[in-house]
Amino acid sequence: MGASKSDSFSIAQNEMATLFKALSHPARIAIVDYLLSVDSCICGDIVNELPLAQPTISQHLAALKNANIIKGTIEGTAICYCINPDTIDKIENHFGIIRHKLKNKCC
Amino acid sequence: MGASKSDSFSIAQNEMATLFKALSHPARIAIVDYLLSVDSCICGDIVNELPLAQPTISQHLAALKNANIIKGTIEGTAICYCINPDTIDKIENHFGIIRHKLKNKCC
DNA sequence: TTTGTTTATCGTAATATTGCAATATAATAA
DNA sequence: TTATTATATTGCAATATTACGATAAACAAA
Repeated sequence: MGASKSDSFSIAQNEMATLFKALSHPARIAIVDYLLSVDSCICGDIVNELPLAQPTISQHLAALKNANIIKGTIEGTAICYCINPDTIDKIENHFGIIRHKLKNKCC
Repeated sequence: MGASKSDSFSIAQNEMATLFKALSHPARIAIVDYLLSVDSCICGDIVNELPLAQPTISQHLAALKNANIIKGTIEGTAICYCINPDTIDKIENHFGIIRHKLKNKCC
C-alpha cells in the first residue's frame, strides 16, 4: 500500500485535507507570504524571491493554483498571481466551526 | 534530491507548513472531526470509528500529537485524546493576519 | 501468575513528493 | 524573421508518506 484511502472519507474531509496539503510546504507558505507582502498582485519575479530553481517554483505555484489558493492571469509575457480570498474564507470558516465546537467541551 | 529545503525558509514558515502537513490527510481531518463530535475527550474507541487498521491510526494520532494539534493523556489502559485549543488559536491567528493583509489589496 | 485489552513500534511494500537539468511553449521585441 | 523573456513540462533521482501484518509493551482483571 502507500496510497491514501481517500474513498473511505467524506468529500468535505478530502477537500479540507487537499487545501491543507497545498499549504504543507514551507516554499508554498513563503509564496503566499510574498503575495501578501506587496500591495498588488505579482506579475513575474516570484522566481527571484525564493531560493529554488524555476521549475520547482513553477511546480509549487501549480499546486497552489490547483487548490484554488492563488489565481493566475496571463499578463503579456508574465503571469499575474493573487491570493484567492474565497479559499481563505473557506479555511477560516472551517476553523470558526472548530472553535465553536470547542466551546462546548470540557478540555 | 527530494527532501524539502526547509533550511531555506523562516522558522515561522516551517512551523506553519508543519501544522498544515499534520492536517493534510483525510484520516487526520476525520480524527479531528470525531474528537469534536463528542462532548468530552475520547478515551479509546477511535480505532473503531475509522476504516483503517490500528497501527495506521496510531501513526496518524502520533502525527497530530507531534504537531500539538491533539493532546493525549494516559487514563488507565486507554489514552484520552483532546484537541489542543492553543494550536487551533495559532492557525486561526495566521488566517486572521492573512485576511487583514488581503484587505489592503486590489484583487 | 495468566489472560485479555489497548496502544506503540518494527519492518516493509506501494505510492507520493520534492528538486532540478534539460527542454518545450508562448508571447513580446528587435 | 530571429532573438529574448517568462513560464510550463518532461524525466529522473532522492526522499517522504501511507498502510498494514507482526510483534512488543503496558496495564487491568481474573
